[in-house]
Formats: sequence, structure tokens, C-alpha cells
Amino acid sequence: MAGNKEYRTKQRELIEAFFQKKGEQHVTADEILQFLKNNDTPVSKSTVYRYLDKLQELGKVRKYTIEEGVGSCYQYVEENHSCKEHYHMKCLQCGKLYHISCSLMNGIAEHVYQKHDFVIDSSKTVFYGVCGDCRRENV
Amino acid sequence: MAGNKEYRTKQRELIEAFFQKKGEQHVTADEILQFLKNNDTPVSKSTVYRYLDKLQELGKVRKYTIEEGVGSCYQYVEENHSCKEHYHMKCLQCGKLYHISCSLMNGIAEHVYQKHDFVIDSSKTVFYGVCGDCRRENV
DNA sequence: TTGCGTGCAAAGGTTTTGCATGGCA
DNA sequence: TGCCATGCAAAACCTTTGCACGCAA
Repeated sequence: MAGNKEYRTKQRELIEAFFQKKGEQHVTADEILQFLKNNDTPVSKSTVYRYLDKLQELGKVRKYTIEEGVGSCYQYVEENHSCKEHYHMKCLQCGKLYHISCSLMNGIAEHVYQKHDFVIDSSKTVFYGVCGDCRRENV
Repeated sequence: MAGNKEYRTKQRELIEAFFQKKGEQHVTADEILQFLKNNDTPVSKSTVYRYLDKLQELGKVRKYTIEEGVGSCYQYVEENHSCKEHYHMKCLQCGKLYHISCSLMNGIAEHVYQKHDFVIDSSKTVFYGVCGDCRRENV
């Protein structure tokens, strides 16, 4: 038959707990690994990656590829704000990643769709520039 | 002294020729490797990656990370169209690159600066999504 | 001749996979 | 008990690096 059982295991609970703790922050596979190792509850790489894939399929997590040499980022999708759209801004100097979500920014996708015939995938779109902190430091 | 010599070699000419041929399409390191190998003018991986880095530094090529398992994409920057004042939209399906410039889009940078304390570098920012042509084809 | 560019192979990092074992239901 | 999930190690991937040799100027 269609063997689609899903087991609830300790490892999966730990991984989800880490995501909950991080809220809407981005998390890398390695951060999960390290955190669990430091808490004396190590989980293997394969398990993390496999479960990350599964969570992504289920729509509970989004996957981003922002910079290379660092690995992909994963972000937990809260049940309640599942459709919350937002963009990322990455500072080219300090490398920090910011989230922006406001009415103007959230209207961009609609505008671009209406006027430019293009459907934006905000999860893959990153604004590059320089953040305020770095700008002030540079003076 | 400031030993900043730049040699013009056969390998570099071949790589640039490939970019020229591809126009504004995106290209992966592997595509360059394969194309040159099929043309009986193989070039080593190291050379491709090293020259790609150099081209990027010189601003002749832009580097994007779109999907993984595929590697990074590189796009040739035509000398004449300096794409400074507007944004790019890249279709994730056909790889085509579109330019958008309109009052609303051009106001984004100002808004983000005023409200989010971040200076956008529009030349490095790319909107990812699906273009109208591909969307209609998918139906 | 000078010193930048190249090729090869090895190393680097992240992610995937095969297989035997473990553990949920 | 039946399967799914796990862990380990090895492999697969893309990319970078060290070193000796080649080649443009």
C-alpha cells in the first residue's frame, strides 16, 4: 500500500525545537549540527539533511541559497504567517542579513506582476547594498 | 613595483568568446568547460575558475547563486549597457534577464534608505522569479 | 628574461547515498 | 512485527589551492 507513515523521533523534535527557538531567523545545517552537539544530543549530518529536505517538502521550512562557501540557509515557516512575504537585504561589507517587510515592499510583487508581467519569488531575491551600521563606520 | 601586468592568453580569449556568444544568458563554470572540451580546445578547471574570479573583480562578469547542485552562474556584462540605474529580473526557468525601470521601482532605493537604513546597490540586486512567457508555457 | 598564467592533482567544504542497525507505532 | 529513521562512512559535488612548468611581453 501507500506506506506514508511518519514517525515522530527524538532527533526530529530536537531539530524542530531549534527552529522554533530561532524564530524567523535563518539557520544553516551546520548550526543545527553544532547546537545539538553542544547540548549533548548530537544528531548525524545525514539525519539533519534528510529531515531538512522533508520539512521543505512539507512546506514547514524554506530553503535559501544566499552565499556560497557557507552553505544553504533554512528558515522556519510559522504556521500562522505561512504566506508572509518578505525580502532580504544583505550587507556587502559585514555580511549581515536583514529582513524587510512593509507595505511598500510587499506591494512590489503585485506591481511587477501587473506592470512587468513577471512573478517574483521573494524567497530567492536578495537586495545587496550597505547597511546603516557599516555606512556610519566607514565615515 | 606594483606588478599588475595582465597577459592575454588563448585560454582567456576562448572563455571571453564563449561569454560573447552567450550574450546576456547565464553560464556555469561547467558549461564553459564542456563547450571548450567539445571544441577540441580544452581548458582546465582551475583556469576557468581563476579567470572567472578575475573577470568578476574587473566587473566584466557578474556572479549569481541561484540553485545549488548546479553551481554558480556567471553573466557577461556588456561594455555598453552599464546597468546602473535599474534592476534586473531573472527568470528561473529560461534564464533570461530582464531590465525594469519605472518610477515605482526607482523609488525603492530611496524608500529603503529612508525607512530601513540601507543603501541598495541596484547593480548587484536581482529579482528572481518566472517571466510571463514561461508562465504561459507551463499551463 | 620576468613573472603572470596554466595544468594537474590534491584538498576544501557542503550535501547525498548505501547499508546495517535502531526504534516508533 | 513492519517499516521508517538513524548513524556511519564513503562518495559525489563544486570550488580552491600548491607547485612546477609554460608562455606573453
